[in-house]
Amino acid sequence: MPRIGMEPLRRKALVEATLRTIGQQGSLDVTMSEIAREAGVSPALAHHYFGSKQQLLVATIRSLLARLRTDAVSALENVETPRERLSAIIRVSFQADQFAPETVAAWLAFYVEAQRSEEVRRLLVIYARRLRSNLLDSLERLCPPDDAARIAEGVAAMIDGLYIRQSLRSAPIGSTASMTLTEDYLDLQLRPFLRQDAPGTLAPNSSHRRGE
Amino acid sequence: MPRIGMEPLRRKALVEATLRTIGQQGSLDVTMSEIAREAGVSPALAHHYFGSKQQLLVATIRSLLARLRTDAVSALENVETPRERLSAIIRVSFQADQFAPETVAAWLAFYVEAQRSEEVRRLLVIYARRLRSNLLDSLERLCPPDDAARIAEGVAAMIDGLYIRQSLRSAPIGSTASMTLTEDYLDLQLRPFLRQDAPGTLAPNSSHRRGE
DNA sequence: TACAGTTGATTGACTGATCAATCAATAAAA
DNA sequence: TTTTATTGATTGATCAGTCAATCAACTGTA
Repeated sequence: MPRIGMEPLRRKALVEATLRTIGQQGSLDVTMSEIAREAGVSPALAHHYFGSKQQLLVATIRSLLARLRTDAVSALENVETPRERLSAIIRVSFQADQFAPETVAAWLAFYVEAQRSEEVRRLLVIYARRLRSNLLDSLERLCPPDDAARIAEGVAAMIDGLYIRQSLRSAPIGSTASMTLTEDYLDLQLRPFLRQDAPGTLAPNSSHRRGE
Repeated sequence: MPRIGMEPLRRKALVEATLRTIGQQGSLDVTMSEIAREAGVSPALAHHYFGSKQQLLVATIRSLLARLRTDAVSALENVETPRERLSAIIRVSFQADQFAPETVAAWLAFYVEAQRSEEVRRLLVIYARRLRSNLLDSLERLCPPDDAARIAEGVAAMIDGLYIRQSLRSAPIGSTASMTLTEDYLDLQLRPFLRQDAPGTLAPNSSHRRGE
């Protein structure tokens, strides 16, 4: 029962089905049939709209990146101080939907795909650069540029590392504990540059609440 | 020209060929033909010795883990103080051959495979646990158990994160800089617990040499 | 020493399954 | 009628896994 104007709907449904299928399966080894079944259409239709499997995959990564971007943008609006902006960036990374096993699995799979596909690699590099530049913007208001670069690299590595460890589900560490770890790192790195007029916060141990 | 006693040689050659092929290709999507060609034998022989592709892959992961283990053991012998042991652990993780793009790609691919294969997952969990327990052993001699656990988690995440970022070749960060970042993190986390009789080392900023 | 039989090593050729991609056909909407 | 949506059927390629056959090295043993 073909209605007109289905194209955008089908594209969206197929991309979402791809993400779901990859997440469930935990790898990019998903067939067009599986994706199409998940989307409730025939495999032929997926080809009709996307031309090839590779293009459907790329569209899916794009949508993942777009979601992350809008999350980040909305998390950063109305947040003024550099330190609060840093916390907002961290919070977005460990938001429930970003940290869900399915999403983590999909990200991981795309990292692997980046080894082979120049296009996928370019997209992921864009993500890495955006994270880095978001962190740098705020950090450079809090410390000298050299230190800002170093700290940004460290925070980014810690975020990515907590992600990959989440994928194994071995380390008993949830999103709350992950955020705390990253925040602690940031606090500790920034301590030497703290304005002296700020009160308190000079306890030797920076670990606050922990666990989840 | 079949000589007798080839089995161990062939097994070894096939495992090494698997590692090389995965590293070059950047994913586990390698065919038995490619692996066999790389090892200089026929695909049938690979099946003869390993039974299935999956078993060959598992054997390959085992060998990767074994290499890491012997590296770690030899790096830790004759190293006495807890702090030096921590540095040794970090050094092993970023050793040239462990940090080589090919090896990183293989590790990444195995993380993805762990999503699907319970056996692969178990093996990687063993690696994660071993790293964690190595770190914990030394850390608990330097600070209270709660803090040791927290710091171990952070160091492990940072190591894994620097690994995954290395795979994208986007962040211009080499093995030396990676080690420095991790060491800095450790220094900063351990500072509150430093014995007061230790001299010097009280500069506000812990970043020493940097870059690479 | 010669030689028949056994065992391990190795492969080419084949099979069966899977899957991406194509295409011609159908059906509704404009 | 033209356009858009949709699919079943099919094709061609790829691959893991199997199998029977070959070849060389050992093991008696007469």
